[in-house]
Amino acid sequence: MSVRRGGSARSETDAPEILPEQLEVVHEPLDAFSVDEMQLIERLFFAYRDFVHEPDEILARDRFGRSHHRVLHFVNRHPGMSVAELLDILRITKQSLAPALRQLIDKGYIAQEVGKEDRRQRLLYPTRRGRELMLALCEPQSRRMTAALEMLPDGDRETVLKFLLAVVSEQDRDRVRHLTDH
Amino acid sequence: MSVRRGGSARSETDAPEILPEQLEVVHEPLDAFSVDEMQLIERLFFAYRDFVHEPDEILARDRFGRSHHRVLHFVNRHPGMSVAELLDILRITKQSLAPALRQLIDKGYIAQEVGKEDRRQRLLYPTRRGRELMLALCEPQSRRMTAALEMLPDGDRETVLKFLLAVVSEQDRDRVRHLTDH
DNA sequence: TATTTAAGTCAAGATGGCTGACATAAATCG
DNA sequence: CGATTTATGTCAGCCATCTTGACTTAAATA
Repeated sequence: MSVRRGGSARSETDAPEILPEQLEVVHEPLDAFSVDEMQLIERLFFAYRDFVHEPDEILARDRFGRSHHRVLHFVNRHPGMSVAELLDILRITKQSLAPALRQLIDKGYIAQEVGKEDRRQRLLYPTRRGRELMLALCEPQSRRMTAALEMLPDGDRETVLKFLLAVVSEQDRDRVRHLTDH
Repeated sequence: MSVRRGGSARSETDAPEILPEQLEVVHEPLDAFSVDEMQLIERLFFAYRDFVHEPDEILARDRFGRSHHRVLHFVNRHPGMSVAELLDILRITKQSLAPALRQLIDKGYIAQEVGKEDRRQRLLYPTRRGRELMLALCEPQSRRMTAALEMLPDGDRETVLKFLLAVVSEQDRDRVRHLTDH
């Protein structure tokens, strides 16, 4: 029943043999896990997708992407961060960070200062321009959150905050709580 | 106070002139928006980051990425979807979808059937193998959600579901509600 | 002085998006 | 019927973001 159409063909037998039984077509929708959990999984996916959409559009004006957003966000929230600390929060390699950081610095959104105690460190600060862009990026997300909370009864803010923190892996939870508390 | 170190230099004066005032370094942390909203924004970021981490590791075993995950997810949840419907949900172009879909088909995780009413359509179904992978990918996410809910009082599940739906853009909300309901 | 650490860079590769152009087969319109 | 539109698939080229590995510089430290 499998079909192929269009241009040229490709190898169908690449990898280790698969039992024919495994290739049987399944017509039933998945409902192994409880509907509750599935709903949560999918709604988190869609919520996050829309949550980052407006910032993405603003960033595109400077030909920036989500990587620039993350850097700008944490540098604004924690001015004076060292590069190592930033890498640790973002969980990327310094080679991945380099292009985004370079561009943010070259375009005047972020500035570096030599560390006072440790002169090897390059402490990261937003410029006024960087702070303004941060505010512009936060505005739609903040508006979205406010609107979402307004659709719920009072006191539910605390529930949502606790839930999101509980979704974070246990070993990161204290760290995230601390980062998002002040 | 700006510093550069390492290899070669680069152009610093690319784009339209920037007022010197805009380049002033800001040392104060951002606190323009309410702490509440900021907390929600950041916790959603960290929650999502950890939420996708375990599936990513499982997918890497087949050299698959998050794009494969999304395809596999929706095909499993809505077997018999046309390619056009899938593109619409994922909000990507067919050229972007093509490689992931091709690999999933070639490796026997997804099968296509010719549409009965419209024979141009290629309806997408998981194979048994594809269903099994989907279950493996859902397991850690489902576990994470269950654990998160267990840390909250009864009845908060509904609150969280409503909140996540409210974060979705208004024009998509009915669609998402419908997609995540059954 | 020798080693380690913080940061920056270069190179090569994988992935996952994009646009534009074109091919094929089936449906539909006139 | 023939012409057009639609659903799908492909190719080519581009760009962004991430990876690993190797190397440099400057500063701290043993």
